[in-house]
Amino acid sequence: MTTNHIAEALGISPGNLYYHFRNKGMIVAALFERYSQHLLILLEAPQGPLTWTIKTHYFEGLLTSMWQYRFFHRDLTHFLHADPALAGRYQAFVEVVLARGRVIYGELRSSGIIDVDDEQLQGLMVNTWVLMSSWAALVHGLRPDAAGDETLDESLMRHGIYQIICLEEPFLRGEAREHLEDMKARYRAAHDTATLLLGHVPGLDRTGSE
Amino acid sequence: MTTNHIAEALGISPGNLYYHFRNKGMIVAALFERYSQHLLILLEAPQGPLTWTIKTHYFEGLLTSMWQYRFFHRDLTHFLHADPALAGRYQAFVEVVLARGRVIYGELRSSGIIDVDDEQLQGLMVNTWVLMSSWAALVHGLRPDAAGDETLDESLMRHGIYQIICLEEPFLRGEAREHLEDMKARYRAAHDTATLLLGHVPGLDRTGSE
DNA sequence: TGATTTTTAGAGTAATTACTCTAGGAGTCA
DNA sequence: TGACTCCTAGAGTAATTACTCTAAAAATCA
Repeated sequence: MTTNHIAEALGISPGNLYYHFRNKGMIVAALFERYSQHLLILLEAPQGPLTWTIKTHYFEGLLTSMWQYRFFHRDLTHFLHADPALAGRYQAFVEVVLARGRVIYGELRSSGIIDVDDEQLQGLMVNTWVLMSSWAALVHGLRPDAAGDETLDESLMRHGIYQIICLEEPFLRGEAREHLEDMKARYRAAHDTATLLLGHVPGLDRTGSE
Repeated sequence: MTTNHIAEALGISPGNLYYHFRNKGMIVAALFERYSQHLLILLEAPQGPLTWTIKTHYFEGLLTSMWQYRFFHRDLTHFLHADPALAGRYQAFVEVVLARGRVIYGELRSSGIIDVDDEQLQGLMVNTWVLMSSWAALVHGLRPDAAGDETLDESLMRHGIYQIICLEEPFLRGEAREHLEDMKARYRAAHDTATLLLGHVPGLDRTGSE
């Protein structure tokens, strides 16, 4: 992610970039600001009574947002390493995200949608965050050909949601359990046609282990 | 990860590096070869009858190995982007890892340690891989200060194992369920003392939501 | 020991990249 | 129209980095 790339993505000249920003650190900081604000607003949005369907669509929105910033997330490690101040802000950001995520899962628990104790909720939350924040980079590495192909791109993102559902599945109760198969089918359908590698495609198993 | 860094890490001069390797791509390829061989050998190792305890120690070994290559994994995306041939090899590697992982989880199922259907097993496997392959980079980004601090470093790695246990917990049956609390305590103990941010530290919750 | 080969260091090169500087286009207000 | 400010492009600079080249140290063998 060079300044040339950024300038090109913005449709302006590399030199012009430095009229608007003092240095690359400022550009990255601004990007992070936009990204974190975007996500925090989504996370702060009042949910009302949560249903499983609403919650899944909600997560779809979240992952879509994060997907838009996947290039930022890909280079995040380097940015954080280069700029300790940013590292601190990011750390605080993740803490807020996790805290807010716990609240959301807590509401799902109150609504009787998931059945977890406090410790399980915490573990689930961290695993959800790992998945959400790593999925794009991971898939991007496995399918470099996907860059630019919008259909495939969206399909890979939906597979990410499917994986989150897999995380939550064992804890689901009541209404959620009824809708589970529909939900899985909804997000699995896409990934079966698109990713030949991340996972089991019927009739393509090489190990004979299933 | 510049060639200077690599040379320094090896304790040789930057120029000397190019006596042993033709170019940086070859260095990265050699690193990948070592890494993948290391992991595949671990994964091919005959397990015999699997118990939950053996399996957990086995995973500890896996994660320790991957932890040693965390710098490689951190820059993996860039390497894959720069070298399509390597990307293809990595793709194949991940397929084998996932296939072998499915076999291992399959054996756990045969032993009555976990209770999953085929689809859940696949979902669990992918989520385990995401966690294993992303944990180091993720934690490294959140705790840049951890670099060099061996105690903290190991503690963060153990937290990774804890998160894998959280993934599997809902599926555990029989013997495994009895040992669960011991196992969790074993890997949680370290992370409570070390990471103030990744997760809930008793008495430090800011949201009051629990 | 002396000849030959292997291995090493470190100065030097070409390319990339973050960043600067300057000249001028494009609005806005008189 | 003319003065003034805002914005833009693109050539140019300094630093980094992948990589080369050469001279010499270290190892091997007669």
